[in-house]
Amino acid sequence: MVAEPHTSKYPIFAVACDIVTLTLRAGQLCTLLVRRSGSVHTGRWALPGGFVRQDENLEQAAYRELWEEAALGRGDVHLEQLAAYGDVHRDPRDYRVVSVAWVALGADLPNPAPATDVDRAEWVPVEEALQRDLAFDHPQILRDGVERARSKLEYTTIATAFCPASFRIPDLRRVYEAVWGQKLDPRNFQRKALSAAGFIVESGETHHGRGRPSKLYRRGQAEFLTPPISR
Amino acid sequence: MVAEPHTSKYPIFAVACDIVTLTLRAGQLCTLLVRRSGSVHTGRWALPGGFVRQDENLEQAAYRELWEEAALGRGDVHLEQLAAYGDVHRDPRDYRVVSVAWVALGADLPNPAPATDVDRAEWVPVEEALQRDLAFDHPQILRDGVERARSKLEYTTIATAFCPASFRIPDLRRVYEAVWGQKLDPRNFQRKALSAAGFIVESGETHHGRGRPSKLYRRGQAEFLTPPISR
DNA sequence: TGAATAGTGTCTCTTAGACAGTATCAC
DNA sequence: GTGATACTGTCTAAGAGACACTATTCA
Repeated sequence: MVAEPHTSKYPIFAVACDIVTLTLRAGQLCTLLVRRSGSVHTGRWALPGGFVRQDENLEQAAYRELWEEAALGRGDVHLEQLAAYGDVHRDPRDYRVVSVAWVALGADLPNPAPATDVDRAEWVPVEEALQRDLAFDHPQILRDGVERARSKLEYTTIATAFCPASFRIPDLRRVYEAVWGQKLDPRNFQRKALSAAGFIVESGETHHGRGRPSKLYRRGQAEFLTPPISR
Repeated sequence: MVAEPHTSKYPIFAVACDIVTLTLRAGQLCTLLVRRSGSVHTGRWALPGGFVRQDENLEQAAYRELWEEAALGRGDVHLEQLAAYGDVHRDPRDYRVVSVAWVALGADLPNPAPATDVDRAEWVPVEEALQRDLAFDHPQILRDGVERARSKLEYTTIATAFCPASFRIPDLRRVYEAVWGQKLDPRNFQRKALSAAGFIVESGETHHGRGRPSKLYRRGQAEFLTPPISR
């Protein structure tokens, strides 16, 4: 692997990764934004991301950026690829930049630790983030990432990625309510969550809060929800 | 936009596109394969694809390759992005190649017209294609593309993309049977296809074949199937 | 005792799956 | 008529949505 190609028979691109990081904070669906301090779009808000290095896989680059810009490790988030964005004019620089976008889901994540190439990073409610004038095509990427999370809640078990290792069924319901932006019937939700094979398993512990103590659960082995939970 | 960057501050990549083209031929789910004649993996079978040019969007590149290697135009197929593949060693050449893969679905497509950079192109049943020793990481891309088609049949209306403009309900059922590899009850399928709002609409014409004449349908406006049709 | 939270039970209507029969053509 | 294909109808059991009640704790 070399920095410069031996032949000029192919067009030259830069490859970046951008990450839609989603978590629940105070019952609200939030995403991580950074204020840019690089060579272009300086001062504007953007999704965390950066160039993929010559010697790392795409997924490794996404994890590295998560670590550098938000101090999040592999154990903290569920990461999955969203799509590649490569319109000719998506980057104002005079070379082509294709961005491979990712969605990262995590439980009530810590306040971000700004890295070298950002002035500031912060959690922003998704609705507010979409109001801000994000850099590049990041408004589109953010919309796509949120829609990905919304639809995958229906037929996969990724809702547990928004929860800590041990959680209550009402916590899980609040994930659905926050991501979908609508209330769900607690009784029907409880029945569905328990009847979906491999979705959640009892941990044996109980949580003592204000009212009746609640059973605690952990995520099960299943990846898909059968039957699905519909919006 | 220039061929060479003004700065060397970012790693240099090539960006390719590869296409999982799926169609039904004689009731079998088939994909288009080409025999490579380029600089690497010469003589091996691979998915059609090539480098993205400096002045075209990713989707434009996919349509261009479809046209050059299979004489398929925008009206012939439903095209959607699959994922980006960019492992460090996915290409044996000494520079990084990130491939943006696409899935193209079409109705009984014509025999391919080989283009300049292939010895031969042909439709191959998916099961057989997975047996062949495809170049690069194309076995993985093909598996992912087929799985994408399989799952999207359940909750979207893309099954109609495998049919010509006018089709019979049993034709549509055979699409599901071929892609899913399992038989479906004709009576229940008919009921579901007709009850899903916006899935199919009567064209008014009838088809006269061996038995009782059948009503003809066209695809409706809906993009999602409500309720879904389950495997 | 009352407020807060967790959990269970029941009813009804719709739908999914299984299955049998009828309709319309070519020959 | 016979064979082939298309289409319609019915039964039953399970699930979805709507809703009311009980349980356990703290203050």
